[in-house]
Amino acid sequence: MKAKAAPPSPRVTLADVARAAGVDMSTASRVLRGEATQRVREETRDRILKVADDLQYLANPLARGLRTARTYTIGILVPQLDNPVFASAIRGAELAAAQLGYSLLISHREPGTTGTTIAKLSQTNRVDGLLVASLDDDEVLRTDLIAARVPYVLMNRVLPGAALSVILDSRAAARLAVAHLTALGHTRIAHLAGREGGFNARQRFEGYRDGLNDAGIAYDKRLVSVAGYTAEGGVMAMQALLRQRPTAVLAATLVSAAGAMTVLHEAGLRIPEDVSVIGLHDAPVAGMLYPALTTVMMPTEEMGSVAATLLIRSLNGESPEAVLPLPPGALISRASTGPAPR
Amino acid sequence: MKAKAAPPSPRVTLADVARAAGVDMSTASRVLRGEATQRVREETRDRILKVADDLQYLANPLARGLRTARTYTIGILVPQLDNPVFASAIRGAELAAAQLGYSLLISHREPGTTGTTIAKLSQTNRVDGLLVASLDDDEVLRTDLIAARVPYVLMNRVLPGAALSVILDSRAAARLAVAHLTALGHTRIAHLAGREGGFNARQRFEGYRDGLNDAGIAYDKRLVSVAGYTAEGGVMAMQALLRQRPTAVLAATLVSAAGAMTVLHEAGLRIPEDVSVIGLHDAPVAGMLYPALTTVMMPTEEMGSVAATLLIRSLNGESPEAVLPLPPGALISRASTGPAPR
DNA sequence: TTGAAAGCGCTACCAA
DNA sequence: TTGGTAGCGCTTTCAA
Repeated sequence: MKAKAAPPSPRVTLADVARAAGVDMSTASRVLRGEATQRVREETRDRILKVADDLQYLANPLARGLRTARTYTIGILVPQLDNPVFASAIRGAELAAAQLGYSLLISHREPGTTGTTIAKLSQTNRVDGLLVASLDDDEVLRTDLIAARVPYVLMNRVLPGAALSVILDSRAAARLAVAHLTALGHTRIAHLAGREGGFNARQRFEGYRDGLNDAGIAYDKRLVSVAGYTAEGGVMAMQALLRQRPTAVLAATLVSAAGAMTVLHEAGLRIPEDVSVIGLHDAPVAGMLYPALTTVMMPTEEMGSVAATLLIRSLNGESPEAVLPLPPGALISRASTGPAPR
Repeated sequence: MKAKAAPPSPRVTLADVARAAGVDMSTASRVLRGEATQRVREETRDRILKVADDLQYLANPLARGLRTARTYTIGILVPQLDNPVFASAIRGAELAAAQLGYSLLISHREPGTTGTTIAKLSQTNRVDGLLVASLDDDEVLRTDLIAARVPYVLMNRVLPGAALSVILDSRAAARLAVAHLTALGHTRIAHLAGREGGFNARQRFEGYRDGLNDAGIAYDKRLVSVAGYTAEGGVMAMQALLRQRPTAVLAATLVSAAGAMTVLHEAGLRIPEDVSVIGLHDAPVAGMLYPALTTVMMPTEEMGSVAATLLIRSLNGESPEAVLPLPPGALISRASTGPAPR
């Protein structure tokens, strides 16, 4: 069936509208585009609008983009899709973009293909700018981004240089989590840290120490173990920590918290009677773990919307100033934390 | 800074390449496009290719699309991003599309906005066709899809009418799961069903009955409860089922399995010593539950790639025939299933 | 084998 | 207030 390959319908063009309204294309264009200074008689305007509506006219974005060299589309690049953090950042970016008349093109990059992905996004799909979300460890990013010569805003990551970025205040979040634990009487609080050397990992670690400080608890480095961002990492780190007999654990992510909980269960320790567990970031999976995990919410959706707004404003010639780290949201107290055993 | 709004770089156009190579644009176009019948002298060809490479020429997809009325881009529409099933379907679709020279535009739709989303995708972003993934319950889909007048392929859903669709054989998967349970000696097997009236839910239910049949176990409708696709649904359904004293549970999804496990824990029942639990679909979260959940893998990535291939082939004027339901993958035996208590 | 030229649908400048 | 028109960068038909 050749039919299927044909354009879906006899598209209505601007010329059709102009003809039907008895005006010139340029006039129709002015009206339909909603040009700022509407130097068009109201009567004419209405007629054109009506005709366009009747004909169900829709501008061809390809033609428009070719002419104006703008697509009014921004792209968002995330390391992985099935991660509630990024999913919600996408949601936020989409909402903000739509409000500003832009649409959002979602893309993810398989590890190791960042350069290609950026190039494809900006060249094949024609975006006016890019939102780039990142895990801690992509150093490649930098060169790829400048090579693509496309305006961008970073999410959850800072890069030396002038680029705008929007980050979460994970230091404050970690501090908050520790405060919850110390308020419950815990003093032997372990930390399952993120990837060594990573920016966010360091932030969380600092927050952990802040929290200890706040409660006048001495920092003991034997209570900290690197878990990274996987369940296996959580398992390994927790196993290593077991002999230190912590009464509470602050995990850098939900995933590592899950790994830690597995170890705790297997060691015959009760949660939270023997050991309390708290994780950073909130997502449905927190409620699916057993016992349900206490977490600190992070404003990931807001991160997306702020980043999109920043990008679009700079696309429009403004030079928005840098934004501060986004403060953590509420602490969601579920079943995994309780009073320190005595 | 106005600078940021300017086009990122002085783009190299086809005319530039042609001029530098001392040929006409049309000749350069023929070569660069890799036209089938390369009626161009080899020497000329090489020269053009070299110049294009030196200049780092990249065709402007907007101009090309305007001229050819094709974007070589297909869109994929999913109900939610942070769902491993859809995330992996996207991966599959992306791979297959890339292989066939297409790029994939990812989009998700907030509930209730399907029509708008489809319209925007096909009109604003110009896709040649759409891959539409769906939960059981979107009946709206149908009208929205035909209103958009865009070629499409359905995933995980059948719609009366001629549209192509690719589905998973969840009936076979459920049967497989039950077989695992009966082989372990279980006879009182409960089923946490999907949304009532849904296509997939019915398939899984049939598979459950098939499995019972295979083992010569009589079907007892009191052992079936509708859980839908949420953890809360799993909780409710499992609570209702408790009094029936099942020794095993087949949950329609990982999420409802998680809810069920929570209930079991709270009821003081051990998994798997007292009750075995198995879920359909495999994803990292299965390993994060406690105990780690036994699952049946589903070829979701393949679903994506098959769907993309089907769509692109029909875009190219073929009329591919319908494909059979994709058979389930392996059963992943983790810690949540064990011999029936005696 | 190569070149000339029309035109995809739109915007934006200039003239009326 | 409105219309004419050039041209964005490319493909494609036709002619040389």
